Amino acid sequence: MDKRITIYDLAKTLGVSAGTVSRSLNDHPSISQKTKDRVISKANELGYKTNKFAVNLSKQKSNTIGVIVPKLNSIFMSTVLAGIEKIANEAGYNLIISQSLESMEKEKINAKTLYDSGVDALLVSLAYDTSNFDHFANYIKNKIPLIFIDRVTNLPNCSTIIIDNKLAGFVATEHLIAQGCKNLLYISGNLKQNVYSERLKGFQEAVAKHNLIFNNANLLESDLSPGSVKQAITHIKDTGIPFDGLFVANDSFAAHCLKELKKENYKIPQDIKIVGFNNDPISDLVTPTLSTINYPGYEMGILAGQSVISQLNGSIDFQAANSITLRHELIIRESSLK
Amino acid sequence: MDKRITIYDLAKTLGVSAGTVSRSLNDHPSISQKTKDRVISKANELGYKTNKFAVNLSKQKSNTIGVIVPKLNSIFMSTVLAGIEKIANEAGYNLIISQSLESMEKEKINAKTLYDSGVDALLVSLAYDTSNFDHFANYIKNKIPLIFIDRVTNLPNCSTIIIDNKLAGFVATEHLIAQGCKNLLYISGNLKQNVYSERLKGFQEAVAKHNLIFNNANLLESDLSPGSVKQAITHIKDTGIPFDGLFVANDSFAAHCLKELKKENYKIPQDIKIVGFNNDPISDLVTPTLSTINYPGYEMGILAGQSVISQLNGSIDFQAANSITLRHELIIRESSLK
DNA sequence: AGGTATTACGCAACCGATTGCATAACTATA
DNA sequence: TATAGTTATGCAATCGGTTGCGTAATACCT
Repeated sequence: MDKRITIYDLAKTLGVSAGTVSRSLNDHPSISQKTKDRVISKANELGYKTNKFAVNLSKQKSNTIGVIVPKLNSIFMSTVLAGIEKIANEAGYNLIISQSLESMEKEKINAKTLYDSGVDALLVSLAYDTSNFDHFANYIKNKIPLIFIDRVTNLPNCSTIIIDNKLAGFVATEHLIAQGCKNLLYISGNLKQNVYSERLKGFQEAVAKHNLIFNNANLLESDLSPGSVKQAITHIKDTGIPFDGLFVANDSFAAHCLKELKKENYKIPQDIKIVGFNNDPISDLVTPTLSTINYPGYEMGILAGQSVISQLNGSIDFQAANSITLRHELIIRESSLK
Repeated sequence: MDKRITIYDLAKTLGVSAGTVSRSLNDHPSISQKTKDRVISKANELGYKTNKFAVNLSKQKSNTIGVIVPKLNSIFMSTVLAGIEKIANEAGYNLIISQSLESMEKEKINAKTLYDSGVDALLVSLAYDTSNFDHFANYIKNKIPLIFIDRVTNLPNCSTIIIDNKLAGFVATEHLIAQGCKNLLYISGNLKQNVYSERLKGFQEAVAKHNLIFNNANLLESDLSPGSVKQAITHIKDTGIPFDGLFVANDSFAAHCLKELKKENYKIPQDIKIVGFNNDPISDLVTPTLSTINYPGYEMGILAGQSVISQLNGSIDFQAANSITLRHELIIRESSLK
């Protein structure tokens, strides 16, 4: 077969040293143009391919960015990933993607694996139950850029890419109030996560601002899985409070609730108005269409990608790791109209 | 800071050779248990981490599997990926994922990049317009396992993981006919792709079997993007054929059509019955709920993963690369009921 | 032409493992 | 105890580049 040819083969053929070949191929300034041209054309002629393994070893870097997401099969996450991949790819980096499946344990293992395999940077969206962050210590200690996306935590020198969940929650809630809702329910995900707890804060602020009541019954913490819809419906029906406005932490769950409520003969939006979150494609296809908060997943991915790349290129001071907050947007559709 | 310690450090500390350390760490049979224990415990004590770069170079393999998908942000693809990731991760492999964005050019570049970065195997779901397969030649020549998923082609020694699209198309169509439809329209994706052309074959067979008419007007080739919905509606309204049954190549597009047809005052399913494809979460949330073909994305991912791993482990003969066909399933919902 | 500054290149160490082959150490057998 | 047979280890080459340092070769200047 055709054994891979190396810089040594080239060097021998051309009668120069391997160092010269290497420098020529990397366009090093201390090599004459003439020599570079000779080397490069011979390299093409012989079909030379650089061996990444050797480069990695000698440079101690992999041109690879690690990513840990809770689940790949979520429309939001895969959209974020699409953005990240685009930027990384354009910058010549490969993406190693792994999923924590919402488990801190698996997140830990993945973080370790990626660290061991020598990623140059790590992007993370935290698992559902991550409460400890020691598994990122190695990255920080070794100054490997570490960036959190959406589901974040505050670690020294780590960037975060988020939206203003509190404000979004506030806006969504105030919209419901403006449409005449008096008895609001926030159906939340795990409140240990910043995204959901922040939205709750916004929800509470809006409720307080308009002198509505907020107590335990106005909040339902759920795992947002389809299986939990019944529980939500039960809450709505049996709490005794005449709920007329729902703010649901994601569109998918909101759509399920919508469907179930219709089955229970609630009229949407007449009886109960609903605002979801994410602007999932689904939100525009259900009947009635679902009001929601547009959550710029793709842009988040793009920004996350750009942020890593610039940190890797040194164009951003690593110490000055910053936090980027993207703009969200309330999309008003049928499910919340008076 | 703490510089990484190497097998040489261990060797010096223990008074043995680097080779012995290496073999001990890898549980090589020719090392005594006593020595192994000493080495391993010292390694733990000093916090030894194996340097993957060096291992890769010396073994010329990366413990990494490359994946090229058309788009990350598709519910189907990300579900497949979730399955692949699970298996790969369990087997100790990392996944480098890249997207072709439905462009053969980018697919080519990605294939090359992944090849250069030394992936041990490649999983591919082809781009929309891929018509040439030279970019996979290197893999085949060098016996790097190459597996196609869903959107496949027939290359020597390459496995494929698919469903029986022709049969699925047949079943879906026959269902519509059984519900009384006489004038059927198949709204297809790019017919150069196996998935869509096979479904067309099934569609045609069913139509023929039941002595219905099939001509150009019964087929609409579309790019299935939301922007093309109007074109589909126009086709339905203006062709002069009183279409009463639609077989649509994916649920998302089907849902859009459904919505638009309702706007045009078609009654679904009374006037027109619809069957989609994929069992996208959306299909159960639209009104009326959408009949569809369940497409086992996660299982495809799992199988693809298992297939690669066993090829890499040599537990499957590389030459005997096989083609796996998964079972699909017709899910009957409201949109197609008499 | 002689001296100095540049430029272009070669040398060889280094990155951190893996592994075929040789051999020392130890066991078992006669 | 000498000898053959195992078993456990060391040696050193190898994987394929990168890079600091030294110097030969060429250019520039007076």
